Amino acid sequence: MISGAAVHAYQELAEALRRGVYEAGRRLPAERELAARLGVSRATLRQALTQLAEEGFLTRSAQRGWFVASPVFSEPPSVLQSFTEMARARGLTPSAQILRRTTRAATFEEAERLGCAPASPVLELQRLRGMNGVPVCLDHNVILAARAEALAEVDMTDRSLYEALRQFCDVVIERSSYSIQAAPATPEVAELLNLAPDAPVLVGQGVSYDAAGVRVMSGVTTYRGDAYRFEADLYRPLRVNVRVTPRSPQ
Amino acid sequence: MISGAAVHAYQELAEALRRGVYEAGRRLPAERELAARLGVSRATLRQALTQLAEEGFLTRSAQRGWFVASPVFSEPPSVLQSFTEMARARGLTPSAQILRRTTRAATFEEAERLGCAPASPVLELQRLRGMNGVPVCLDHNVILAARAEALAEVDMTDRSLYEALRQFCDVVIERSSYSIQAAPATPEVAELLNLAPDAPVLVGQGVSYDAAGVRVMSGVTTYRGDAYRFEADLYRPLRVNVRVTPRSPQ
DNA sequence: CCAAAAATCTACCAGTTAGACCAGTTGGTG
DNA sequence: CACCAACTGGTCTAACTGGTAGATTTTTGG
Repeated sequence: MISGAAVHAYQELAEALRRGVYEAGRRLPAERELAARLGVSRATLRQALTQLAEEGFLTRSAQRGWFVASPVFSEPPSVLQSFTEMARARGLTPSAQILRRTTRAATFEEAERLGCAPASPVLELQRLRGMNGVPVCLDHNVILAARAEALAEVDMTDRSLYEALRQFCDVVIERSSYSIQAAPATPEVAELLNLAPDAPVLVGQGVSYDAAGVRVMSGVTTYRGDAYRFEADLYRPLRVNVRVTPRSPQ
Repeated sequence: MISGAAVHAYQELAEALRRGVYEAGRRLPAERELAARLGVSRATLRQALTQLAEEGFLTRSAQRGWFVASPVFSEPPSVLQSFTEMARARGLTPSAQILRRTTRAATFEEAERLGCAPASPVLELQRLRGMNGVPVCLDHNVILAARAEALAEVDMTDRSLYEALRQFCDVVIERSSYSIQAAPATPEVAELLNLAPDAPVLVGQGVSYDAAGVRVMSGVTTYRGDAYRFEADLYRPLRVNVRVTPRSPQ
Protein backbone atom coordinates (compact mmCIF):
# COMPACT_ATOMS: atom_id res chain seq x y z
CA MET A 1 0.00 0.00 0.00
CA ILE A 2 1.30 3.43 -0.81
CA SER A 3 0.51 6.85 0.52
CA GLY A 4 1.48 10.45 0.32
CA ALA A 5 3.61 11.71 -2.51
CA ALA A 6 4.04 8.16 -3.78
CA VAL A 7 0.38 8.19 -4.76
CA HIS A 8 0.95 11.14 -7.04
CA ALA A 9 3.84 9.41 -8.71
CA TYR A 10 1.73 6.28 -9.05
CA GLN A 11 -1.16 8.14 -10.61
CA GLU A 12 0.98 9.99 -13.08
CA LEU A 13 2.72 6.82 -14.16
CA ALA A 14 -0.50 4.83 -14.38
CA GLU A 15 -2.08 7.54 -16.45
CA ALA A 16 0.91 7.65 -18.77
CA LEU A 17 0.81 3.88 -19.16
CA ARG A 18 -2.89 3.90 -19.96
CA ARG A 19 -2.38 6.58 -22.52
CA GLY A 20 0.25 4.54 -24.23
CA VAL A 21 3.02 7.03 -23.59
CA TYR A 22 5.35 4.11 -23.07
CA GLU A 23 5.14 1.32 -25.55
CA ALA A 24 4.37 -2.19 -24.38
CA GLY A 25 7.42 -4.34 -23.82
CA ARG A 26 9.82 -1.44 -23.79
CA ARG A 27 11.88 -0.19 -20.95
CA LEU A 28 10.86 2.81 -18.91
CA PRO A 29 13.33 5.65 -18.46
CA ALA A 30 15.83 5.02 -15.70
CA GLU A 31 14.63 5.46 -12.13
CA ARG A 32 16.84 8.47 -11.59
CA GLU A 33 15.50 10.19 -14.67
CA LEU A 34 11.87 9.31 -13.99
CA ALA A 35 12.21 10.56 -10.44
CA ALA A 36 13.54 13.87 -11.67
CA ARG A 37 10.80 14.14 -14.25
CA LEU A 38 8.08 13.50 -11.70
CA GLY A 39 9.69 15.77 -9.16
CA VAL A 40 9.98 13.05 -6.59
CA SER A 41 12.80 11.18 -4.93
CA ARG A 42 13.98 7.82 -6.15
CA ALA A 43 12.75 6.05 -3.04
CA THR A 44 9.26 7.43 -3.47
CA LEU A 45 9.26 6.65 -7.16
CA ARG A 46 10.20 3.06 -6.40
CA GLN A 47 7.15 2.71 -4.19
CA ALA A 48 4.97 3.72 -7.10
CA LEU A 49 6.83 1.45 -9.51
CA THR A 50 6.59 -1.48 -7.11
CA GLN A 51 2.87 -0.93 -6.74
CA LEU A 52 2.41 -0.83 -10.50
CA ALA A 53 4.45 -4.00 -10.84
CA GLU A 54 2.33 -5.76 -8.21
CA GLU A 55 -0.73 -4.77 -10.17
CA GLY A 56 0.77 -6.24 -13.29
CA PHE A 57 1.32 -3.10 -15.31
CA LEU A 58 5.09 -3.27 -15.09
CA THR A 59 7.69 -5.97 -14.75
CA ARG A 60 10.99 -5.33 -13.09
CA SER A 61 14.36 -6.69 -13.99
CA ALA A 62 17.30 -6.01 -11.73
CA GLN A 63 20.08 -3.97 -13.23
CA ARG A 64 18.11 -3.69 -16.44
CA GLY A 65 15.06 -1.64 -15.79
CA TRP A 66 11.29 -1.55 -15.55
CA PHE A 67 9.38 -2.78 -18.55
CA VAL A 68 5.86 -2.04 -19.65
CA ALA A 69 3.83 -5.21 -19.39
CA SER A 70 1.85 -6.32 -22.39
CA PRO A 71 -1.31 -4.31 -22.64
CA VAL A 72 -4.51 -5.78 -21.35
CA PHE A 73 -6.32 -4.57 -24.40
CA SER A 74 -5.48 -5.72 -27.84
CA GLU A 75 -6.38 -2.48 -29.55
CA PRO A 76 -3.99 0.42 -29.65
CA PRO A 77 -4.71 3.26 -27.27
CA SER A 78 -5.52 6.65 -28.63
CA VAL A 79 -2.31 8.30 -29.49
CA LEU A 80 -1.28 11.59 -30.93
CA GLN A 81 -0.26 10.97 -34.50
CA SER A 82 0.69 13.53 -37.07
CA PHE A 83 -1.07 13.62 -40.39
CA THR A 84 2.10 12.48 -42.05
CA GLU A 85 2.56 9.54 -39.69
CA MET A 86 -1.04 8.52 -40.11
CA ALA A 87 -0.80 8.59 -43.86
CA ARG A 88 2.43 6.60 -43.90
CA ALA A 89 1.02 4.04 -41.50
CA ARG A 90 -1.68 3.41 -44.09
CA GLY A 91 0.74 3.19 -46.96
CA LEU A 92 -0.39 6.49 -48.44
CA THR A 93 1.72 9.39 -49.58
CA PRO A 94 1.02 12.57 -47.64
CA SER A 95 1.35 15.96 -49.24
CA ALA A 96 1.21 19.50 -47.94
CA GLN A 97 0.75 22.59 -50.02
CA ILE A 98 1.51 25.90 -48.35
CA LEU A 99 -1.31 28.39 -48.76
CA ARG A 100 0.00 31.01 -46.39
CA ARG A 101 3.00 31.52 -44.20
CA THR A 102 3.47 34.78 -42.38
CA THR A 103 4.96 36.02 -39.17
CA ARG A 104 2.74 38.48 -37.40
CA ALA A 105 1.51 39.58 -34.01
CA ALA A 106 -0.92 37.25 -32.24
CA THR A 107 -4.52 38.36 -31.94
CA PHE A 108 -6.00 38.56 -28.49
CA GLU A 109 -7.79 35.24 -28.89
CA GLU A 110 -4.69 33.49 -30.16
CA ALA A 111 -2.63 34.85 -27.29
CA GLU A 112 -5.30 33.58 -24.93
CA ARG A 113 -5.19 30.10 -26.43
CA LEU A 114 -1.41 30.01 -26.50
CA GLY A 115 -1.06 31.47 -23.05
CA CYS A 116 1.33 34.15 -24.25
CA ALA A 117 1.29 37.92 -24.14
CA PRO A 118 -1.03 39.55 -26.67
CA ALA A 119 0.74 40.67 -29.84
CA SER A 120 3.54 38.17 -29.29
CA PRO A 121 5.05 37.27 -32.65
CA VAL A 122 3.57 34.09 -34.08
CA LEU A 123 4.09 32.09 -37.21
CA GLU A 124 0.90 31.51 -39.11
CA LEU A 125 0.87 28.51 -41.36
CA GLN A 126 -2.01 27.50 -43.56
CA ARG A 127 -1.68 24.30 -45.54
CA LEU A 128 -3.77 22.13 -47.81
CA ARG A 129 -3.02 18.53 -47.01
CA GLY A 130 -3.67 15.55 -49.14
CA MET A 131 -3.17 11.84 -49.37
CA ASN A 132 -2.09 10.36 -52.67
CA GLY A 133 -2.81 13.70 -54.29
CA VAL A 134 -6.39 13.94 -53.07
CA PRO A 135 -7.00 16.99 -50.85
CA VAL A 136 -8.19 15.78 -47.48
CA CYS A 137 -7.90 18.61 -45.03
CA LEU A 138 -7.11 22.23 -44.44
CA ASP A 139 -4.63 22.95 -41.72
CA HIS A 140 -4.40 26.33 -40.07
CA ASN A 141 -1.82 26.64 -37.31
CA VAL A 142 -0.45 29.46 -35.24
CA ILE A 143 2.92 28.75 -33.66
CA LEU A 144 4.83 30.77 -31.08
CA ALA A 145 7.53 32.39 -33.21
CA ALA A 146 9.95 32.36 -30.31
CA ARG A 147 9.87 28.59 -30.38
CA ALA A 148 9.90 28.15 -34.12
CA GLU A 149 12.17 30.75 -35.66
CA ALA A 150 13.77 28.31 -38.04
CA LEU A 151 10.40 27.38 -39.51
CA ALA A 152 10.11 30.73 -41.21
CA GLU A 153 12.99 29.73 -43.48
CA VAL A 154 12.45 26.03 -44.11
CA ASP A 155 10.54 24.87 -47.15
CA MET A 156 7.51 23.24 -45.54
CA THR A 157 6.03 21.77 -48.70
CA ASP A 158 5.14 18.10 -48.19
CA ARG A 159 6.85 18.18 -44.85
CA SER A 160 5.48 17.12 -41.48
CA LEU A 161 5.06 20.04 -39.14
CA TYR A 162 5.75 17.89 -36.09
CA GLU A 163 8.93 16.56 -37.59
CA ALA A 164 10.07 19.99 -38.70
CA LEU A 165 9.46 21.38 -35.23
CA ARG A 166 11.55 18.64 -33.74
CA GLN A 167 14.27 18.73 -36.31
CA PHE A 168 14.80 22.45 -36.79
CA CYS A 169 13.45 23.96 -33.60
CA ASP A 170 14.15 21.25 -31.07
CA VAL A 171 10.52 21.39 -30.01
CA VAL A 172 8.79 18.09 -29.34
CA ILE A 173 5.02 18.11 -29.26
CA GLU A 174 3.97 15.69 -26.58
CA ARG A 175 0.32 16.38 -26.02
CA SER A 176 -2.57 17.99 -27.82
CA SER A 177 -5.88 18.95 -26.39
CA TYR A 178 -8.49 18.63 -29.11
CA SER A 179 -12.09 19.45 -29.58
CA ILE A 180 -13.92 18.10 -32.57
CA GLN A 181 -17.22 18.99 -34.11
CA ALA A 182 -19.17 18.56 -37.31
CA ALA A 183 -20.04 21.62 -39.33
CA PRO A 184 -21.05 22.57 -42.87
CA ALA A 185 -18.18 23.55 -45.14
CA THR A 186 -17.72 27.26 -45.74
CA PRO A 187 -17.54 28.26 -49.42
CA GLU A 188 -13.74 28.69 -49.38
CA VAL A 189 -13.19 25.40 -47.62
CA ALA A 190 -15.58 23.66 -49.98
CA GLU A 191 -13.64 24.92 -52.94
CA LEU A 192 -10.23 24.02 -51.56
CA LEU A 193 -11.31 20.55 -50.52
CA ASN A 194 -13.30 20.05 -53.70
CA LEU A 195 -16.59 19.62 -51.85
CA ALA A 196 -20.16 20.66 -52.46
CA PRO A 197 -21.15 23.78 -50.52
CA ASP A 198 -22.36 22.97 -47.01
CA ALA A 199 -21.04 19.42 -47.22
CA PRO A 200 -20.25 18.11 -43.74
CA VAL A 201 -16.71 18.59 -42.53
CA LEU A 202 -14.97 17.61 -39.32
CA VAL A 203 -13.47 20.62 -37.58
CA GLY A 204 -10.76 19.95 -35.03
CA GLN A 205 -9.49 22.72 -32.83
CA GLY A 206 -6.47 22.00 -30.74
CA VAL A 207 -3.70 23.29 -28.59
CA SER A 208 -0.38 21.48 -28.58
CA TYR A 209 2.02 21.29 -25.65
CA ASP A 210 5.70 20.48 -25.52
CA ALA A 211 7.31 18.04 -23.11
CA ALA A 212 7.41 20.66 -20.38
CA GLY A 213 3.68 21.25 -20.71
CA VAL A 214 4.13 24.65 -22.31
CA ARG A 215 1.75 25.64 -25.08
CA VAL A 216 3.50 25.93 -28.41
CA MET A 217 0.90 25.80 -31.14
CA SER A 218 -2.76 26.36 -31.64
CA GLY A 219 -4.67 25.38 -34.70
CA VAL A 220 -7.81 24.51 -36.57
CA THR A 221 -7.94 21.59 -38.93
CA THR A 222 -10.86 21.04 -41.29
CA TYR A 223 -11.25 17.53 -42.69
CA ARG A 224 -13.50 16.26 -45.42
CA GLY A 225 -16.25 14.44 -43.57
CA ASP A 226 -16.10 11.47 -45.89
CA ALA A 227 -12.33 11.11 -45.83
CA TYR A 228 -11.42 11.22 -42.22
CA ARG A 229 -12.32 9.51 -39.01
CA PHE A 230 -11.12 10.43 -35.59
CA GLU A 231 -10.38 7.62 -33.19
CA ALA A 232 -9.95 7.70 -29.47
CA ASP A 233 -10.02 5.48 -26.44
CA LEU A 234 -11.77 6.92 -23.46
CA TYR A 235 -11.32 5.69 -19.95
CA ARG A 236 -13.13 6.03 -16.70
CA PRO A 237 -11.12 8.02 -14.19
CA LEU A 238 -8.63 5.98 -12.27
CA ARG A 239 -9.26 4.90 -8.72
CA VAL A 240 -6.18 4.43 -6.62
CA ASN A 241 -5.50 2.36 -3.56
CA VAL A 242 -4.75 4.84 -0.87
CA ARG A 243 -4.17 3.82 2.66
CA VAL A 244 -6.86 5.15 4.91
CA THR A 245 -5.32 6.80 7.91
CA PRO A 246 -7.20 7.70 11.06
CA ARG A 247 -5.69 11.14 10.89
CA SER A 248 -6.95 13.87 8.67
CA PRO A 249 -5.82 13.25 5.12
CA GLN A 250 -3.54 15.36 2.92
CA MET B 1 -9.91 32.69 10.04
CA ILE B 2 -6.63 33.81 11.45
CA SER B 3 -5.76 36.54 13.87
CA GLY B 4 -3.00 38.12 15.86
CA ALA B 5 0.54 37.19 15.05
CA ALA B 6 -0.61 34.82 12.33
CA VAL B 7 -1.86 37.79 10.32
CA HIS B 8 1.61 39.24 10.40
CA ALA B 9 3.13 36.07 9.06
CA TYR B 10 0.38 35.79 6.46
CA GLN B 11 0.93 39.29 5.18
CA GLU B 12 4.66 38.93 4.97
CA LEU B 13 4.37 35.66 3.09
CA ALA B 14 1.67 36.95 0.76
CA GLU B 15 3.81 39.97 0.00
CA ALA B 16 6.82 37.78 -0.74
CA LEU B 17 4.76 35.57 -3.00
CA ARG B 18 3.32 38.54 -4.82
CA ARG B 19 6.78 39.88 -5.43
CA GLY B 20 7.88 36.56 -6.79
CA VAL B 21 10.51 35.96 -4.15
CA TYR B 22 9.76 32.27 -4.44
CA GLU B 23 9.65 30.77 -7.89
CA ALA B 24 6.39 29.19 -9.01
CA GLY B 25 6.34 25.46 -8.42
CA ARG B 26 9.33 25.59 -6.11
CA ARG B 27 9.31 24.53 -2.50
CA LEU B 28 9.21 27.09 0.26
CA PRO B 29 11.85 26.94 2.97
CA ALA B 30 11.05 24.51 5.75
CA GLU B 31 8.48 25.51 8.31
CA ARG B 32 11.06 25.68 11.07
CA GLU B 33 13.28 27.96 9.06
CA LEU B 34 10.43 30.16 7.83
CA ALA B 35 9.12 30.48 11.35
CA ALA B 36 12.50 31.59 12.61
CA ARG B 37 12.91 34.00 9.75
CA LEU B 38 9.51 35.60 10.37
CA GLY B 39 9.99 35.57 14.11
CA VAL B 40 6.88 33.52 14.85
CA SER B 41 6.31 30.05 16.15
CA ARG B 42 5.76 27.09 13.88
CA ALA B 43 2.13 26.74 14.92
CA THR B 44 1.41 30.32 14.04
CA LEU B 45 3.26 30.08 10.79
CA ARG B 46 1.20 27.04 9.87
CA GLN B 47 -1.98 29.04 10.29
CA ALA B 48 -0.70 31.55 7.78
CA LEU B 49 0.47 28.83 5.40
CA THR B 50 -2.85 27.00 5.65
CA GLN B 51 -4.71 30.19 4.89
CA LEU B 52 -2.51 30.83 1.85
CA ALA B 53 -3.07 27.29 0.68
CA GLU B 54 -6.83 27.65 1.01
CA GLU B 55 -6.64 30.79 -1.06
CA GLY B 56 -4.77 28.89 -3.75
CA PHE B 57 -1.38 30.55 -3.47
CA LEU B 58 0.31 27.49 -2.02
CA THR B 59 -0.10 23.76 -2.16
CA ARG B 60 0.97 21.51 0.65
CA SER B 61 2.50 18.09 0.47
CA ALA B 62 3.04 16.11 3.63
CA GLN B 63 6.63 15.34 4.51
CA ARG B 64 7.76 17.29 1.49
CA GLY B 65 6.94 20.89 1.95
CA TRP B 66 4.85 23.82 0.84
CA PHE B 67 5.00 24.64 -2.82
CA VAL B 68 4.26 27.85 -4.63
CA ALA B 69 1.17 27.21 -6.70
CA SER B 70 1.85 27.57 -10.38
CA PRO B 71 -0.54 29.79 -12.31
CA VAL B 72 -1.03 26.98 -14.82
CA PHE B 73 -4.50 25.55 -14.86
CA SER B 74 -4.83 21.83 -14.50
CA GLU B 75 -6.44 20.65 -17.69
CA PRO B 76 -9.05 17.96 -17.41
CA PRO B 77 -7.85 14.79 -19.11
CA SER B 78 -9.95 13.12 -21.72
CA VAL B 79 -12.26 10.99 -19.78
CA LEU B 80 -15.08 8.64 -20.48
CA GLN B 81 -18.22 10.44 -19.47
CA SER B 82 -21.76 9.38 -20.05
CA PHE B 83 -24.20 11.69 -21.73
CA THR B 84 -26.01 12.04 -18.45
CA GLU B 85 -22.86 12.90 -16.52
CA MET B 86 -21.82 15.40 -19.15
CA ALA B 87 -25.18 17.10 -19.08
CA ARG B 88 -25.23 17.28 -15.31
CA ALA B 89 -21.70 18.61 -15.18
CA ARG B 90 -22.93 21.51 -17.28
CA GLY B 91 -25.98 22.09 -15.16
CA LEU B 92 -28.36 20.83 -17.83
CA THR B 93 -31.15 18.32 -17.48
CA PRO B 94 -30.61 15.24 -19.60
CA SER B 95 -33.52 13.30 -21.01
CA ALA B 96 -33.85 10.03 -22.84
CA GLN B 97 -36.83 8.90 -24.83
CA ILE B 98 -36.98 5.22 -25.77
CA LEU B 99 -37.61 4.69 -29.46
CA ARG B 100 -36.99 0.98 -29.53
CA ARG B 101 -36.10 -1.74 -27.09
CA THR B 102 -36.01 -5.33 -28.24
CA THR B 103 -34.12 -8.49 -27.46
CA ARG B 104 -33.04 -10.33 -30.55
CA ALA B 105 -30.22 -12.32 -32.08
CA ALA B 106 -27.07 -10.41 -32.99
CA THR B 107 -26.32 -9.89 -36.65
CA PHE B 108 -23.02 -11.12 -37.96
CA GLU B 109 -21.49 -7.64 -37.86
CA GLU B 110 -22.71 -6.98 -34.33
CA ALA B 111 -21.32 -10.30 -33.15
CA GLU B 112 -18.04 -9.35 -34.76
CA ARG B 113 -17.91 -6.02 -33.00
CA LEU B 114 -18.92 -7.50 -29.66
CA GLY B 115 -16.64 -10.48 -29.98
CA CYS B 116 -19.43 -12.91 -29.27
CA ALA B 117 -20.90 -15.83 -31.15
CA PRO B 118 -23.16 -14.88 -34.07
CA ALA B 119 -26.85 -14.91 -33.18
CA SER B 120 -26.08 -14.43 -29.50
CA PRO B 121 -29.01 -12.72 -27.82
CA VAL B 122 -28.52 -8.96 -27.58
CA LEU B 123 -30.55 -6.10 -26.21
CA GLU B 124 -31.12 -3.38 -28.77
CA LEU B 125 -31.82 0.04 -27.38
CA GLN B 126 -32.55 3.10 -29.45
CA ARG B 127 -33.01 6.37 -27.66
CA LEU B 128 -33.51 10.02 -28.47
CA ARG B 129 -31.51 12.06 -26.03
CA GLY B 130 -31.93 15.67 -25.17
CA MET B 131 -30.68 18.40 -22.92
CA ASN B 132 -33.18 20.70 -21.33
CA GLY B 133 -35.78 19.26 -23.65
CA VAL B 134 -33.89 19.97 -26.86
CA PRO B 135 -33.12 16.81 -28.84
CA VAL B 136 -29.35 16.53 -29.18
CA CYS B 137 -28.52 13.05 -30.27
CA LEU B 138 -29.73 9.68 -31.34
CA ASP B 139 -28.32 6.75 -29.44
CA HIS B 140 -28.37 3.25 -30.86
CA ASN B 141 -26.80 0.59 -28.67
CA VAL B 142 -26.53 -3.16 -28.80
CA ILE B 143 -25.77 -4.80 -25.47
CA LEU B 144 -24.88 -8.41 -24.74
CA ALA B 145 -28.11 -9.74 -23.27
CA ALA B 146 -26.21 -12.16 -21.06
CA ARG B 147 -24.69 -9.21 -19.24
CA ALA B 148 -27.77 -7.04 -19.13
CA GLU B 149 -30.79 -9.21 -18.49
CA ALA B 150 -32.27 -6.84 -15.96
CA LEU B 151 -32.26 -4.00 -18.47
CA ALA B 152 -35.07 -5.61 -20.43
CA GLU B 153 -37.38 -4.90 -17.50
CA VAL B 154 -36.27 -1.53 -16.17
CA ASP B 155 -37.91 1.66 -17.36
CA MET B 156 -35.02 3.35 -19.13
CA THR B 157 -36.76 6.66 -19.80
CA ASP B 158 -34.55 9.58 -18.76
CA ARG B 159 -32.13 7.16 -17.22
CA SER B 160 -28.40 6.89 -17.77
CA LEU B 161 -27.47 3.65 -19.51
CA TYR B 162 -24.11 3.50 -17.77
CA GLU B 163 -25.71 3.94 -14.39
CA ALA B 164 -28.41 1.40 -15.11
CA LEU B 165 -25.81 -1.13 -16.22
CA ARG B 166 -23.93 -0.65 -13.01
CA GLN B 167 -26.93 -0.57 -10.76
CA PHE B 168 -29.02 -3.40 -12.14
CA CYS B 169 -26.50 -5.57 -13.95
CA ASP B 170 -23.36 -5.00 -11.94
CA VAL B 171 -21.53 -4.11 -15.14
CA VAL B 172 -19.13 -1.17 -15.02
CA ILE B 173 -18.10 0.32 -18.32
CA GLU B 174 -14.48 1.32 -17.96
CA ARG B 175 -13.28 1.95 -21.46
CA SER B 176 -14.77 2.85 -24.80
CA SER B 177 -13.05 2.76 -28.11
CA TYR B 178 -14.59 5.45 -30.26
CA SER B 179 -14.38 6.57 -33.80
CA ILE B 180 -15.92 9.84 -34.83
CA GLN B 181 -16.73 11.28 -38.20
CA ALA B 182 -18.80 13.97 -39.82
CA ALA B 183 -21.60 12.99 -42.14
CA PRO B 184 -24.80 14.41 -43.59
CA ALA B 185 -27.94 13.60 -41.67
CA THR B 186 -30.13 10.88 -43.11
CA PRO B 187 -33.78 11.81 -43.57
CA GLU B 188 -34.94 9.91 -40.48
CA VAL B 189 -32.18 11.32 -38.30
CA ALA B 190 -32.88 14.81 -39.62
CA GLU B 191 -36.49 14.50 -38.64
CA LEU B 192 -35.82 13.10 -35.18
CA LEU B 193 -33.18 15.69 -34.37
CA ASN B 194 -35.20 18.47 -35.96
CA LEU B 195 -32.56 19.23 -38.56
CA ALA B 196 -32.56 20.23 -42.20
CA PRO B 197 -31.91 17.28 -44.53
CA ASP B 198 -28.19 16.68 -45.08
CA ALA B 199 -27.25 18.96 -42.18
CA PRO B 200 -23.90 17.92 -40.73
CA VAL B 201 -23.99 15.50 -37.84
CA LEU B 202 -21.26 13.95 -35.75
CA VAL B 203 -21.40 10.17 -35.86
CA GLY B 204 -19.64 8.30 -33.08
CA GLN B 205 -19.23 4.56 -33.29
CA GLY B 206 -17.94 2.83 -30.25
CA VAL B 207 -17.35 -0.39 -28.41
CA SER B 208 -17.47 -0.37 -24.62
CA TYR B 209 -15.49 -2.66 -22.35
CA ASP B 210 -16.01 -3.61 -18.75
CA ALA B 211 -13.32 -3.55 -16.09
CA ALA B 212 -12.06 -6.96 -17.19
CA GLY B 213 -11.60 -5.74 -20.73
CA VAL B 214 -14.53 -7.75 -22.06
CA ARG B 215 -16.71 -6.17 -24.71
CA VAL B 216 -20.19 -5.47 -23.43
CA MET B 217 -21.81 -2.96 -25.71
CA SER B 218 -21.52 -1.61 -29.19
CA GLY B 219 -23.26 1.44 -30.49
CA VAL B 220 -23.67 4.34 -32.83
CA THR B 221 -24.47 7.80 -31.56
CA THR B 222 -25.50 10.58 -33.90
CA TYR B 223 -25.15 14.11 -32.58
CA ARG B 224 -26.40 17.36 -34.01
CA GLY B 225 -23.30 18.98 -35.45
CA ASP B 226 -24.14 22.33 -33.94
CA ALA B 227 -24.96 21.00 -30.49
CA TYR B 228 -22.11 18.76 -29.63
CA ARG B 229 -18.37 18.87 -29.46
CA PHE B 230 -16.08 16.00 -28.73
CA GLU B 231 -13.03 16.70 -26.62
CA ALA B 232 -9.92 14.63 -26.16
CA ASP B 233 -6.37 14.86 -24.98
CA LEU B 234 -3.92 12.97 -27.11
CA TYR B 235 -0.46 12.03 -26.02
CA ARG B 236 2.50 11.28 -28.14
CA PRO B 237 4.29 8.06 -27.33
CA LEU B 238 7.73 8.60 -25.91
CA ARG B 239 10.56 6.83 -27.58
CA VAL B 240 12.55 6.60 -24.42
CA ASN B 241 15.33 4.29 -25.44
CA VAL B 242 17.59 5.26 -28.22
CA ARG B 243 19.18 1.93 -27.62
CA VAL B 244 16.86 -0.90 -28.42
CA THR B 245 16.81 -3.66 -25.86
CA PRO B 246 17.02 -6.99 -27.61
CA ARG B 247 14.47 -8.62 -25.39
CA SER B 248 12.27 -7.98 -22.41
CA PRO B 249 11.55 -10.27 -19.54
CA GLN B 250 8.38 -12.37 -19.27
C1' DC C 1 -5.27 40.79 40.01
C1' DC C 2 -6.97 36.65 37.79
C1' DA C 3 -8.83 33.59 34.40
C1' DA C 4 -9.27 32.76 29.61
C1' DA C 5 -7.28 32.85 25.27
C1' DA C 6 -3.58 33.04 22.27
C1' DA C 7 0.88 32.04 21.11
C1' DT C 8 4.81 29.39 21.91
C1' DC C 9 7.90 25.62 22.91
C1' DT C 10 9.10 20.76 22.94
C1' DA C 11 8.96 16.30 21.48
C1' DC C 12 7.95 12.61 18.63
C1' DC C 13 6.13 10.27 14.35
C1' DA C 14 6.00 8.67 9.66
C1' DG C 15 7.08 9.90 5.01
C1' DT C 16 10.52 12.03 1.99
C1' DT C 17 14.93 13.18 0.28
C1' DA C 18 19.66 13.05 -1.22
C1' DG C 19 23.51 10.60 -1.21
C1' DA C 20 26.63 6.78 -1.44
C1' DC C 21 27.80 2.23 -2.60
C1' DC C 22 26.99 -2.41 -4.49
C1' DA C 23 26.43 -6.00 -7.94
C1' DG C 24 24.67 -7.07 -12.24
C1' DT C 25 23.86 -5.83 -17.25
C1' DT C 26 25.08 -3.89 -21.53
C1' DG C 27 27.59 -2.59 -25.55
C1' DG C 28 31.84 -1.58 -27.25
C1' DT C 29 36.93 -2.37 -27.54
C1' DG C 30 40.98 -4.75 -28.93
C1' DC D 1 37.76 -14.04 -25.84
C1' DA D 2 38.76 -10.87 -21.95
C1' DC D 3 38.27 -6.44 -20.52
C1' DC D 4 36.32 -1.90 -19.75
C1' DA D 5 33.38 2.06 -19.05
C1' DA D 6 28.87 3.37 -18.53
C1' DC D 7 24.69 2.21 -17.09
C1' DT D 8 21.05 -0.21 -14.49
C1' DG D 9 18.24 -1.35 -10.29
C1' DG D 10 18.91 -2.83 -5.12
C1' DT D 11 20.05 -1.34 -0.72
C1' DC D 12 21.13 1.38 3.02
C1' DT D 13 21.81 5.61 5.95
C1' DA D 14 21.42 10.13 7.85
C1' DA D 15 19.21 14.23 7.60
C1' DC D 16 15.14 16.61 6.87
C1' DT D 17 10.06 17.29 6.06
C1' DG D 18 5.32 18.39 7.62
C1' DG D 19 1.64 16.36 10.98
C1' DT D 20 0.32 16.03 15.58
C1' DA D 21 -0.12 16.29 20.42
C1' DG D 22 0.77 18.15 24.87
C1' DA D 23 2.95 21.19 28.18
C1' DT D 24 4.24 25.89 28.93
C1' DT D 25 4.53 30.75 28.57
C1' DT D 26 2.70 35.17 27.21
C1' DT D 27 -0.95 38.17 26.15
C1' DT D 28 -5.54 39.68 26.57
C1' DG D 29 -9.65 41.41 28.69
C1' DG D 30 -12.63 41.84 32.42
